[in-house]
Amino acid sequence: MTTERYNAREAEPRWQARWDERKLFQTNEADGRPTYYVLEMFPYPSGRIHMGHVRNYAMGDVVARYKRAKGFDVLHPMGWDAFGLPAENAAIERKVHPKAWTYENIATMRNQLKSIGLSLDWSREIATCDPDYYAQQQRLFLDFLKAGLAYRRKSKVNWDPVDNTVLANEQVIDGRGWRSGALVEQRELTQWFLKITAFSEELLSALDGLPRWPEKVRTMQKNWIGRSEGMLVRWALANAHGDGALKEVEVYTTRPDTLFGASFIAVSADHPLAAACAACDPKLNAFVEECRRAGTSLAALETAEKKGYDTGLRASHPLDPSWELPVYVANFVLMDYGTGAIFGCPAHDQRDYDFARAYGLPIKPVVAPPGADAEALIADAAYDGDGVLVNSRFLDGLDVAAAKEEVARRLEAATLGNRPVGERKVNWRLRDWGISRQRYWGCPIPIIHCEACGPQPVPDDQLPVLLPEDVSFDQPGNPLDRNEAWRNVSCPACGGPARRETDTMDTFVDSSWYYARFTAPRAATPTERAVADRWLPVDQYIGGVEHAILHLLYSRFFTRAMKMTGHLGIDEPFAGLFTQGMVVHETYRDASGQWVAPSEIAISEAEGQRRAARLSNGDPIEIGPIEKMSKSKKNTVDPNDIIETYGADTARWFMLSDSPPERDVIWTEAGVEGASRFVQRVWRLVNEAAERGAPAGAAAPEQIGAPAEALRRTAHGALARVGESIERFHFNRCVAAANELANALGQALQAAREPDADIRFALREAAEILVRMIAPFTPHLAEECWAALGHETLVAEEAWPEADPALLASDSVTLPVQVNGKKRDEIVVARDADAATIEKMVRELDVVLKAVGDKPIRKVIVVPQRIVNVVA
RNA sequence: GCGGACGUGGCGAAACCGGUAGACGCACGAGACUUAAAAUCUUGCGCCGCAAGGCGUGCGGGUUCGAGUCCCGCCGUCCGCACCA
Repeated sequence: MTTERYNAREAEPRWQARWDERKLFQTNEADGRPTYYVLEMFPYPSGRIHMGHVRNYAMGDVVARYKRAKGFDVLHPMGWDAFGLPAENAAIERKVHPKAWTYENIATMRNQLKSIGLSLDWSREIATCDPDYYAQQQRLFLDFLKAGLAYRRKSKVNWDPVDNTVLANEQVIDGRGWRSGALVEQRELTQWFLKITAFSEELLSALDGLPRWPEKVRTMQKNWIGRSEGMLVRWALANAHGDGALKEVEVYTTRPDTLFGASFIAVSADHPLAAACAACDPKLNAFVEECRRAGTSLAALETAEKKGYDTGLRASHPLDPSWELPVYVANFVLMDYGTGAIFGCPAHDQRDYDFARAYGLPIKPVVAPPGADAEALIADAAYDGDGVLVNSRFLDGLDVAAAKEEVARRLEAATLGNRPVGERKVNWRLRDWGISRQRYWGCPIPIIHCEACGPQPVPDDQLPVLLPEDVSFDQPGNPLDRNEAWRNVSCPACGGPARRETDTMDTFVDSSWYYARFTAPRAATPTERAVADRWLPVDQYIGGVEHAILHLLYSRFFTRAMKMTGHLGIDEPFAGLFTQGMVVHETYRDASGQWVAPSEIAISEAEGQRRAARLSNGDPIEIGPIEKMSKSKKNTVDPNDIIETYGADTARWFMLSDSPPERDVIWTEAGVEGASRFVQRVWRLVNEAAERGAPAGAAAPEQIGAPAEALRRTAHGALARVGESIERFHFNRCVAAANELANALGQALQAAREPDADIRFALREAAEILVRMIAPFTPHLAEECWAALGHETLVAEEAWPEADPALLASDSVTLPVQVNGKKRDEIVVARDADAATIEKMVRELDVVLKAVGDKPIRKVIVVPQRIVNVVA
């Protein structure tokens, strides 16, 4: 008998059409099944999907298909993060309208995604640039505004000179724009902000209620939110300059216990005090300017020495007014954090220590480490650990915590002017989220500016504010600014002439609530509460770690803000989060150092050495390190090519094989070949089993011999492992289990030329189990095999089979026998054999007698069903 | 500098609560089928050793009858944050 090769190219579209016809993956009204919402981070429509998408969506699809088979009502939607800069760049470079460019890309990528055979509900597809979508986003913005969660203020912003737009703090990485990589400048602009800091405390504490999030992501968010407990402490200025308006300086500290170790005050170059002093001190002015220039660059931050300038001001110590300390402007003090002013305690803070060393300031230790001499310790570095207070008058002998408490009590009681000198204060690193972007291709901020009435919300009946389509990109800047017809409107309050807000929203706003919109994608309000309540939170969210802070933090904020404004009933959007690793590939370069694509070369292996050569002319190519697939290094593989050559199932199978999903996976030609071989092998085995095994639906024979029993055990064991492994996201172990079953089935087919009834039954059963357990991974192949096994139904509609518990546990177990911790032999005993029997058996084993020699056996440890250890 | 993760054959990896280290796959070797090749099938494959046996999960110590797994101290790789007072 010969079976034709499985033709994925022919079969895959056929099964996709079948699923479509039956609307299998569309989610409808509640029908009583428990719900399960699987979501993968939706893609930016860049033009083509890449292997990272295939991996991400393959994982989500396994979960979705598995949960559906387990009886859940599954929601598994897809959409497009469709606003953003590349569309405008395309408009500038290629004279295409951003809208046309975006929707063309979406069309291409939708087809590509469909060719992967994902079990998606396409009827819920949304693109964030659809007016339907952003209209609701504008409603949300206005609701947030009403609730006090959105506001406008002038602020220093991060300006990206390449993208010509403002960036949020989170979007500046090492002083550079997260997208453009350009050095970010500081500018003053009036901006719209979302009040994420209103939820600082909650966003932090709720992280502990997310056990199904990776620890790593929670830690990153904790650090980002950056809670610290400390005090605001006011210092009187002894010899204030000028009009005397600056009579005091307020510092923030988390170490009030070290106040007696203070040796200076330092303020940021952007601090009002610095500005006031600089006004009559040109040298200080020059220093301030220097600090500002150095401010943002990465190199400057890393190598910057502690520099300062003595303002000549003197501050009196809050616990001893007769003690005066110098006030410096210093380059290492951040205006953004705390009050922009600190007191320096060199003995217990490394930065202050460095500064004191540079400027000859006193270094007085006030905390003695346990059992050590404080004086000796601070010789070369600051000590910031716990200890006992010394040199600190009334604090001496207290530990750090007690001293903090004592200082806080005293400073709260003392007054300066009419206010307390000190105040306990929780400080946050998290800043409000600036969302104004000076770009065209984004969601318009629904505000009208009126000279007389100020900024006015666009009235509900005038929503949505649609993006005008007649725009040109022939000059720099925001085309909305130049679009008079769109821009000039009348004030909704007074009817007078007014202008539209021309800034659009940060695209992270778009992705902050799409998961909620998917639950009711065509609703005339942002959400439909009843429906949203039924589906949310997302049970399993899957995406890259690169969004650990930005997108996930914004989404957590949005969920709370939407709850506050009545659109949702939950706090946390994603109950489970999985961050998958990247797809990486070797890099190749030619003799001139130019990157060469994998498709342009051939690899050969001789004497253990891999060599690469250019296909066109045989030139030697250097094999470089394995790196993330990127266009710039040309080490990409196009999913389309793979699907055309091998089929989607092969690509999916390979993406989930070998590497654990959270780790990077290395794309190799050999790996794809391996996956393809598996697909073909399953097809052959199943066809052979269909022919030689029992017919569909045949009952189990009364007598089952040992070989048939063994095959059944393997099949049921593999099935149980696959289910368990999917639940735990160990897809690579599912692949291993499937391989084992395929091996066992292959061997059984080999062994039984003319099989008896029991073997025939086991062959069919094993083949059916194999097909059904790979169905979430290679769904098309599974359908084709299922049909070959004589079924009329679709595997995609079958329930997940239950492994027979009787076949998972056997009556006898093999126990390894160790002597002094080294394995010497094995014994087979009854599963429920008692320890005494086992011990007796073991004591008589030749290997044990030999290994023990003439030493007495001191002890025999029997761990039931696991191991025996003889101690001599 | 701070925080986190990781380190197992030639390679990707597995090993659930401390209980047979290396499942499964890739690569490679031998054989069968074939005029030949591909495909497929059988078989071998941690290291040293003819073997018996010994050694082996980055390194050094410890706890334990027993450690890849737990504890202490190093080394290395990757990631995140980075003057946050």
